[in-house]
Amino acid sequence: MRQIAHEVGVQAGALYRYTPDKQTLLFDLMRGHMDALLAARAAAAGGVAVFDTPLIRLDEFVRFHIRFHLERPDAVFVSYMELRNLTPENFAALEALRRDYEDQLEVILQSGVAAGEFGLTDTKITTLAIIAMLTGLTTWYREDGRLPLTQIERIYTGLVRGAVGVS
Amino acid sequence: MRQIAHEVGVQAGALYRYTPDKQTLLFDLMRGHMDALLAARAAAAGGVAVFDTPLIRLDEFVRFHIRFHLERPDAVFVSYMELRNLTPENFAALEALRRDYEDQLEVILQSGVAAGEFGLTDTKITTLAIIAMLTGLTTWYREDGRLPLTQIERIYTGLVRGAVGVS
DNA sequence: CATTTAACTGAACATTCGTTCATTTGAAAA
DNA sequence: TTTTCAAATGAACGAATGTTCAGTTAAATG
Repeated sequence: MRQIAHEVGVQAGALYRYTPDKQTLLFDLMRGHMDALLAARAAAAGGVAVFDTPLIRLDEFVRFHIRFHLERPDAVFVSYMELRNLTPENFAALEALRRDYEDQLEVILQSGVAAGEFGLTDTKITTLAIIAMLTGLTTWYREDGRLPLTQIERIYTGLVRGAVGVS
Repeated sequence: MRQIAHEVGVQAGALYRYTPDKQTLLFDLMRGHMDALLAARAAAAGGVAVFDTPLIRLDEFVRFHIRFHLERPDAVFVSYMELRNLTPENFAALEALRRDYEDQLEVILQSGVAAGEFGLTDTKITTLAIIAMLTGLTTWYREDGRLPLTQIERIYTGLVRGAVGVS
């Protein structure tokens, strides 16, 4: 708390005018991140996506996930590393939001399977595997790295297409 | 330290007969995990693997990674969540070991590409993506879950085959 | 038996932690 | 100008932290 206060240019005690305690501060931060994720996702998928093919929607999801996560590395880092420091209730609340997000990918996979365009065994596991693969990007991506972001997006969409057995 | 001592049935001070400090204890734990990973990998890949096709070696790597990580969830958890609490030197040492491991997968991918059996754009990124996908399994796998481990292994080998563009 | 030696205790240390609160500050309202 | 009031201070609290160490215990050694 003293460290946070210092970066904000204030004494530690002053923080308690804005949060009842440290746990709430952490939870609000993480829930804010998930809310932003779901809101951005809704905005991105809200347009004409319903009429697009499963493959187009899948590609769009991959690009969205990559962009969103790479744009806020700090929030992503906290949201993954501090999960264990949440109270059981707060953890459950966040897990529910995370599941909402995962479900959006799974729906795409299911529609792809239903349309006979994807060839995969299990939509639930494939969903989790894809998200883990995509989020892993945040641990090594550097802005001045070997490849530009557009190229990385192309590679990952290719990996995901292969994983879902697009024919 | 007091918590660790309690679980071992000893006073906190007694731990310092076995470790010079907390940082060293953490590092030894994590390095021990990586040493075990590399040793187990060497044992698994040491046999006839050299004569096998890239695809067979890839499948074997996937099964190995899954098995090894699911058998020691605590060590995996610590090794991923406590990286940020290592000194820069200790962190660098562990990163080197991790890279050794990653390289073993990348070699498989390279040989698959060279043999014309895999169709992928970038072996380095594909390596990291696959490992992130596989390791993500440890965050949700439960022994009494919906699917048996052998089935999960089959699904993941399928996902990886698709990702590397096996034809 | 006596002696050595290693393991462990338990208290203490200096910090650091999250949090509280009487007091001060300074701008807005009267 | 005086009053009001929210924002922030800074000191203090109790508890927890990693670590040290003189002293106790008990097994191994002579």
